[in-house]
Amino acid sequence: MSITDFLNTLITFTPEELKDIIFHFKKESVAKNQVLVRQGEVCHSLYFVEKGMGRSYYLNENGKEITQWFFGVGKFMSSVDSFFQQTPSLYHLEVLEDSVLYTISKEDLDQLFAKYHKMEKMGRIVTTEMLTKMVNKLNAIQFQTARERYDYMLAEFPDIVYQVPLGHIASYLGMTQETLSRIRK
Amino acid sequence: MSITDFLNTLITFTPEELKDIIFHFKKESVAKNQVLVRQGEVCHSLYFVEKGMGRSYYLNENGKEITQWFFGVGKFMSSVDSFFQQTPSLYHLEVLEDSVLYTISKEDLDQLFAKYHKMEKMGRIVTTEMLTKMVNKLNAIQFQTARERYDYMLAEFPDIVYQVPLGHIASYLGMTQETLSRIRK
DNA sequence: CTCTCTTTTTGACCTATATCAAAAGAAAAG
DNA sequence: CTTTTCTTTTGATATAGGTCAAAAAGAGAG
Repeated sequence: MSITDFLNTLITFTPEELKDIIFHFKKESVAKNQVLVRQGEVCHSLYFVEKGMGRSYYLNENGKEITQWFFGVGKFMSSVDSFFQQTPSLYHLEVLEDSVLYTISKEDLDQLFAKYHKMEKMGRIVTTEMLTKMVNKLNAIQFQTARERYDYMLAEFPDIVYQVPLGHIASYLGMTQETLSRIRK
Repeated sequence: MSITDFLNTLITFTPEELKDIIFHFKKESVAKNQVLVRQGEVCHSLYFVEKGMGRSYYLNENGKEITQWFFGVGKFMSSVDSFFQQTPSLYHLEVLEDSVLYTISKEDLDQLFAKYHKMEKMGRIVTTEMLTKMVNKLNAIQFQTARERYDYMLAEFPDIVYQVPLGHIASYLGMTQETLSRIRK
């Protein structure tokens, strides 16, 4: 899904507006395993995933990678807290396979928010959606058994489940790889 | 904290704008334990808490109340998913002590969003903040021990911890009341 | 004060999932 | 192909926190 299609499905922009907005995004091809943001750095860009997928993760006290979120095709990817507050990122952001991204800087995005009321609205809607999904995950994690959490994963990220290493999914779901492996059978 | 103060700290509104915006909110006194929205109903209003506090919760399969969020003074309270998507609420919303709320309907709020770009921006900022907090809770719940989760609670809701029944907090933190009681010592 | 009702604490026992270790399977490299 | 490296599965054991039941402590109501 291209970013133009994405914007159009959310809000009705005029062709001129759309052209101006798209103009501020930079298309970028990124190779598998490339890290876009490191834990501790400020995240300066927002990425739209046209092709491929990514994830955010952090290293816990024992140095283990904990996946925090997956970003599939047609989604905005970023270290949300860091990007919007321009504070050091709690997460690494990496691409899990060869991907095509549309990138925009915080400054450019703020300019677009200020220039187009519609764009601000889009920002609000995208954030609200993300919030709703986060709440869903929270409920899954908090009160469901390991098996039920895996079912949640299948529902929320059907396209991702079978394409990433087991360990990534296990840590995302708050369980060990061994447990997930046993569940899968 | 009054809603005027709150709006002013986030965005610079002109006195006229502010007056118009406030005009759409209705001040309401609500008695302790009153339910504002029931699980399954569509949430039609957004509430700003001027005084008092509230919580959202749902009933799980065993009919046990699970607290999903606490809303303290100076926060917007609502069943977020239901309010913004106008879908049946997953949660009950109730007031935990005698409170003073400022209420606005979805239609009025949408009108304000459409009328004032600044208002739309405020909506985006408030939602982003909520999202960040949700992410924090998620991390606390997912990878911390019961004791650490309680510490998170103390940090996030210092004003609330000692004013609500233990069971509410325990379910919010994803543990039993017994466990929380043992931790508190 | 005394009684009733609600909330919190304590105790004994149990279970889902973690941990640790090693084997099996796949994928990449030579 | 053969070897090396990475990923997944399997097995044995440990533990944090759950469940159930009852005692203790608080809080209103009369």
